[in-house]
Amino acid sequence: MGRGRVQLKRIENKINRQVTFSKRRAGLLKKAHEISVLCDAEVALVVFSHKGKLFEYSTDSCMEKILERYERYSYAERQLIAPESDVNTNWSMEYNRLKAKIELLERNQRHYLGEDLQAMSPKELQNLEQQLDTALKHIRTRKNQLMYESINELQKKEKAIQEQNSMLSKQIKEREKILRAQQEQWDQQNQGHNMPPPLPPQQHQIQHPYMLSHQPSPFLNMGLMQWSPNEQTY
Amino acid sequence: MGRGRVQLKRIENKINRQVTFSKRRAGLLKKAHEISVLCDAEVALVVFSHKGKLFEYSTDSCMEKILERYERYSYAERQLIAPESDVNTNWSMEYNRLKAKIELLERNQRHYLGEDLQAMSPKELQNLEQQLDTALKHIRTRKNQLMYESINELQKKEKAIQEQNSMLSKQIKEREKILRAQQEQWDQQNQGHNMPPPLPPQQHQIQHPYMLSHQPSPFLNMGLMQWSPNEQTY
DNA sequence: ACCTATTGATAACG
DNA sequence: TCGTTATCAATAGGT
Repeated sequence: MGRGRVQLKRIENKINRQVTFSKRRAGLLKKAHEISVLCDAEVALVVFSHKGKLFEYSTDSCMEKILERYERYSYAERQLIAPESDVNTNWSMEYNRLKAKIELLERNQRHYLGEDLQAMSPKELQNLEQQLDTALKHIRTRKNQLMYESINELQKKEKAIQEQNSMLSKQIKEREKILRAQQEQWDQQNQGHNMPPPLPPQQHQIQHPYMLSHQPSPFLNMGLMQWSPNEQTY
Repeated sequence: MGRGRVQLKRIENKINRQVTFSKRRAGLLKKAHEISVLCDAEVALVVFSHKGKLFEYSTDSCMEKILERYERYSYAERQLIAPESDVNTNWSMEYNRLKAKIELLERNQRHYLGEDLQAMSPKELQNLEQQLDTALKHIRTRKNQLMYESINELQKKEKAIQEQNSMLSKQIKEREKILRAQQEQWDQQNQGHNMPPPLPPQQHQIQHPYMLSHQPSPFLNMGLMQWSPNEQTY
């Protein structure tokens, strides 16, 4: 209807599609209403635009009632589950499922922490022991890896600092040399004048630069940490 | 459309209404399909006739999917209208709470099993190691307790059985004595007759009664169980 | 949003 | 329910 036929395929032109959607949507809703009134039928119509906007029509504005009726009908017809008619049931089931899962996880956690062992069979205990033993090995491996990395880093820093220190020592010696030369010059130029002598060359306390700027290795914060040399690592 | 206008009111003539319903229903389904294809929209259409018969159309024949989407959408809309909506909000919050709890428990579980350690800090690793170490001690304590109980039980049984055995031995000796006495008596009474001699006294194989009735200690079923003598127990 | 030529839907009837 | 047809409604394309 209109000027020229329309192929029954998606309208590619965006504007055209949007316009046609508006017009036909109005027509569809109108016709839904008409058949509902004229023929005394119950109609439920749901339309989502391409962009996801919702339009709906339902006889007497009771969409839910009609959809429930539909679910009952289609359930009876096809013996399929009605996923949205009984949301509460599903949620309740899901809730119970989650609760059960949490209970299980918490029980396991207690076992992993060595609690509530009374009810466990010897075989279960044995399995648990082996699991934890393996886990402990992994954890100690990881810990050692981190420690080795830390040590390597510290050694690098130490080396860099020592280089810096020796450089600084050299600079200081140079300066002292210069100072002494100046002192001698001063002494010669000011013989007989009662001027205060220059300060004696200071004994420079070479401060370790790392001590000023270093951020401590995380392992220094571990408090009760023990190296536990009798623990094997793999 | 058609010969003469139609008032928008229920068609009282039954036949007419039925005919109109058939025609308009077809038209409505067709138009629903058209807008769905032309405009790339999702359409769900449900029509119940006056007599209760169901007719439906849905884009891609996935009515349930569209109705679910509708429920979600209209749920969201209702939330906007009634933000303090009661049960659903609570359930949704509770659901999220449970989900979060499960996620945490599962993460912990992985750590207890020595997995996913990459993201842990040295301090966390240290804590984890100590927790598992303590747990392992508890578990081994419990295991040893069970084993000692098992051993005690076995020793008791052994003692009881030995007592039973010595009692049985005594009884057998008594019987042999009686048998020998009878034999002598028989020999004296039947001298000269060619009668088969009585069976020689049997060497009784004393079978351990426990071997007939005992149910093995659970520890005998543990397969790869090791006593791990270097593991400390507390 | 409005217009209008054109097509599509359908009321009445057989 | 089906076909026909006169009539009107819906709407495509343009403004």
